[in-house]
Amino acid sequence: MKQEIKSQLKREAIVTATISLVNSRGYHATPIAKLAQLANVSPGTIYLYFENKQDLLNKAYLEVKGRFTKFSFANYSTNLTVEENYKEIWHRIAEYKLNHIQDALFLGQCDNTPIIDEAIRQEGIILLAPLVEIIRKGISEGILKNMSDYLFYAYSITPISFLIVMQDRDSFNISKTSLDAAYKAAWDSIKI
Amino acid sequence: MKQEIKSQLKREAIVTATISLVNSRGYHATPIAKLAQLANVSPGTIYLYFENKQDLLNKAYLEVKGRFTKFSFANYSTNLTVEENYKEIWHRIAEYKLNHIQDALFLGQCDNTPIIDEAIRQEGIILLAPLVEIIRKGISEGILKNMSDYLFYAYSITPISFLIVMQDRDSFNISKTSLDAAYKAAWDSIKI
DNA sequence: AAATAATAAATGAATGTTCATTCATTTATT
DNA sequence: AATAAATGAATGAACATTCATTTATTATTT
Repeated sequence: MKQEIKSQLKREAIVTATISLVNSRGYHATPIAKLAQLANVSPGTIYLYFENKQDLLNKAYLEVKGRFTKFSFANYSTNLTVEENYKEIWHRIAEYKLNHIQDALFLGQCDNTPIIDEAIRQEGIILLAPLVEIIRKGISEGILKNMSDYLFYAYSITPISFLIVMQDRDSFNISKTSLDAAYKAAWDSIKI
Repeated sequence: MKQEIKSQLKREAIVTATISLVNSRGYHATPIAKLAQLANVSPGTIYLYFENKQDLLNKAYLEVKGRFTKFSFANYSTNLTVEENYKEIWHRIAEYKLNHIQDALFLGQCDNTPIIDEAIRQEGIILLAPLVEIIRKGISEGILKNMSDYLFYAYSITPISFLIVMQDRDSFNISKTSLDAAYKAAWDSIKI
């Protein structure tokens, strides 16, 4: 196998291990040695790919946030109506989180704690631009309540994130019915 | 001053310092020594009041969760309608979080990460019983959508928690208008 | 093609630091 | 004088990071 691809795979293994261990143990309880073990790599190798532990966490965060937003906004189109776009994005967000629970939990933890450097977190926010576009358009068209980006986000996204955490922890299961109910709740909360 | 009261105050100082430092640095970056310094106490003293660092965190969590729920449900009454009860509780939750930002951030962090022992987190959940009562009643009366406790909670509480975090981090300000908009969004999301 | 040299990647033991926890001693309260 | 509370230096374990050495890959020569 080509060296370039091997390196790529190794790097990914390290990031995947990071996500998994930070989810289950928390950042503070995740030693580099354990990370290395899970990624089938020696501790020293991690320092070939990342500056240090903090850098690893920052990079992991940006990568996960990147693939999450990329998937979520893949079908976003200025040709669709506000409601069509919203419905599509909402469901893709839910789909991503449901199919990538580790990613979802990791983002939740990074967004709710000070483990990520503030500048990096800001970079992550920029990726949500398409959502902001929808709000602006929806409000100007009189379809959405006149609320700030923050409020919009609070009622559109955070409930799904919470449900994922609950599904992971408690015995709660997100069925098709729950998902439909969640979408209806989200839409009702923002529509005029 | 009586010894009993002095002890009480010292204990509180330790808990307060814990909340503050865990919020700003995260649990992993909060050494006992720094905690002691902020609480005006020597490291050894902390071990007179708590078994160890984990026990301190667990106890702090339960105490904060306790006073938060106590305040939130203070005016709950089976004599009121579902909507009246909900409105009152929602606003008291918001009021508490807005007036006790440190508490709110701390709860958010504990609820979104594995730093708290699972059994302790379960104890915290039990305190939300009055909310569950409202849902049951509201659904049976045909006032609320037929959703699970989790969904109800997801759309009633988590958005406020998120807004508090944003207000603390970004320059976003939760004005009276925002708060009214948030309440309307919450109610619209759960009402039939 | 095979052998050799040059370069790059990976290793993991060693280092120095940080930290939770303890306990002999001191200080405050009863 | 007796008891309780508080102290903080000392201990030992855990950890992030480094770097001398080894292993793998690529390039060059025969």
